[in-house]
Amino acid sequence: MSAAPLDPSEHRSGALLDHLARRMRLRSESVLAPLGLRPRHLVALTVLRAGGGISQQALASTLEMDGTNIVGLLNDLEAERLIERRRSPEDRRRHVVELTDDGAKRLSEAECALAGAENEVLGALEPTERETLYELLRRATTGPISCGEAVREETPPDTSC
Amino acid sequence: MSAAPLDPSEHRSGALLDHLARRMRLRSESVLAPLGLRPRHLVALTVLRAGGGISQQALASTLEMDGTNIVGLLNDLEAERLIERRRSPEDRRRHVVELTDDGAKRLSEAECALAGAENEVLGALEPTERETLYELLRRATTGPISCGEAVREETPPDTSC
DNA sequence: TATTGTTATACTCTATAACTATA
DNA sequence: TATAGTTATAGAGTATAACAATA
Repeated sequence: MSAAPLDPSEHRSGALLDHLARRMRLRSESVLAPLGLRPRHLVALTVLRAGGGISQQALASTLEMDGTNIVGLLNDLEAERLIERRRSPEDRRRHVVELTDDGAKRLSEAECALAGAENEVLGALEPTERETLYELLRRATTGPISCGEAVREETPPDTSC
Repeated sequence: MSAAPLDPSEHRSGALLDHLARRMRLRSESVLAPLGLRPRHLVALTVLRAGGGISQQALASTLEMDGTNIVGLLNDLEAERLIERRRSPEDRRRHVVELTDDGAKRLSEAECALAGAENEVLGALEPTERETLYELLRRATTGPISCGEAVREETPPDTSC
């Protein structure tokens, strides 16, 4: 009755990633609400901590979000002094976005508060496995795609299967 | 300049998971569209392949989606004969949901078509690392939470940090 | 003219409430 | 009365188009 494919090259992580991310996000929402944050805010703060001082468009490219929605997202964070927008002296059209000290502090508090939610969602994994997962996710998200500036390439017609 | 926490117990995978899942989903959408599927459909089909013959409510619990949205989701899949709804003889209120042969076939085709998207998103990882990631995701999503029937517990006030 | 950021708006996804049928 | 599924509908999330400032 094993209908699942056994060849590792047939394994697709997409659906599992979607499923697990949803479960994590649902629990994160209730944990973050008292801190005045939403999961999306945490993703932005995390990216800005890893590499701040970038334009809104570069942030949009990294997060793969539409630039128009970055505006509202940063408005939220700026209203609570978690990030700062400064006009770039080199190109006055650009806003240079950076994490404030308060932002770094709030992010740490949020990560601390999320420990329980993460323990619940990743309950089936041992501590060393969770660390492995974290490392894989970190490396995957800091790859060339996520750091590119305005990549947005269309998916090539890869029918190699 | 290393502002990131170094203690592994401080590592939180939530934001990275969210970020990576989004990138995967955006690429999956364009790949799945010609097959008449959306990322959400693929998650449901994947869960049903792993363990079909369950009620809509159990499916909702596993996917952690509201039961009302499961209706439309299954309507889509049923319209294309990818799943079947049968009244349970034991409790005629229930619909027993199962993957059809066409559904299993379409799922395989979709997974095949997604190879390119996955290669792009997981480009920073080696093949063995991708297999490790797949295994971790599979085990995490088949844990006691995802298989529970109508768990839906509120997040406990875990302030152990 | 092209680009950055902004606003207004339409579209999709998700959740809440009320209904039908079964138990 | 309580539960499984359905429908209708309002709220949140996201994308598209037009505009202002700057290059």
